[in-house]
Amino acid sequence: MSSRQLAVDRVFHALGDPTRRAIVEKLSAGPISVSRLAQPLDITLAAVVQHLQVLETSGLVQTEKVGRVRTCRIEPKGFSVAERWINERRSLWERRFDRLAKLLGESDRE
Amino acid sequence: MSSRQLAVDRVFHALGDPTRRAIVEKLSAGPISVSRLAQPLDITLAAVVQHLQVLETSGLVQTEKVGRVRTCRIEPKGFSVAERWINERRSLWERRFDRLAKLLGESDRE
DNA sequence: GTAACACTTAAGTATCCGCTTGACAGTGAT
DNA sequence: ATCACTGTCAAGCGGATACTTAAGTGTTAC
Repeated sequence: MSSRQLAVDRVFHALGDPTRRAIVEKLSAGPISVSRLAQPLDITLAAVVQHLQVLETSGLVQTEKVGRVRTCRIEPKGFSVAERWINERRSLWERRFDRLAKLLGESDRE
Repeated sequence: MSSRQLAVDRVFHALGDPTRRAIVEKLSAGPISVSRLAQPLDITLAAVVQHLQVLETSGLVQTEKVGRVRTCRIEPKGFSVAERWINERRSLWERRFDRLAKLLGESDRE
């Protein structure tokens, strides 16, 4: 399996979980520490850390530890993996649609 | 939970599975029947049907049965749900970035 | 008719995954 | 030195879920 495919797998798997998307939403407002991230999530800190590991290895989130606090931020590049996958598929079916429209147009001419 | 949120949940959950993404990839090349869809997937036809149900209720795929064959096609609108979610988050963190850049620019002036 | 075909449905299994608990490590404050 | 704070790690539990098997339904071909 190509590394590209692997990246797509990891990104979509990461975004597939609602709690991880909630984390991403929170991080979109700005960098924040792990415990402040966990505070409104009514799950354990340990669970949040596990989600962060998934998000980080998928490339959606970047973290950095200074002292005893780990600060998490969005990694924009990760999201382009998902977008590119969608756009590549879309370009395929839109091209089909264009050909179809062309054919219909031709048969429509009198 | 809003219906919008529900749609996001279903779409990302559907795209989270690699087999379902493989189905989407196949369908991007054009509409196709269930059994022809299952042929290269080395899983049972029944499993493919289950995946199709998930894809259809998520709005990513549309199917129509005529006679005994069900034909599946991409439903483009479903994908815009995922894209909109990503773009909304991106607009948030990019705005942050712009403010940051502005601040840095100001402190850079001599 | 019956026989092949294209699914469909239900039930069962086995694995994955999100989460908790509890013990531990490193850091900062007093 | 001690204590609180912030996070880490490992093990295990329970529910979700991807998959199979097996039986059943409707459809087309003969």
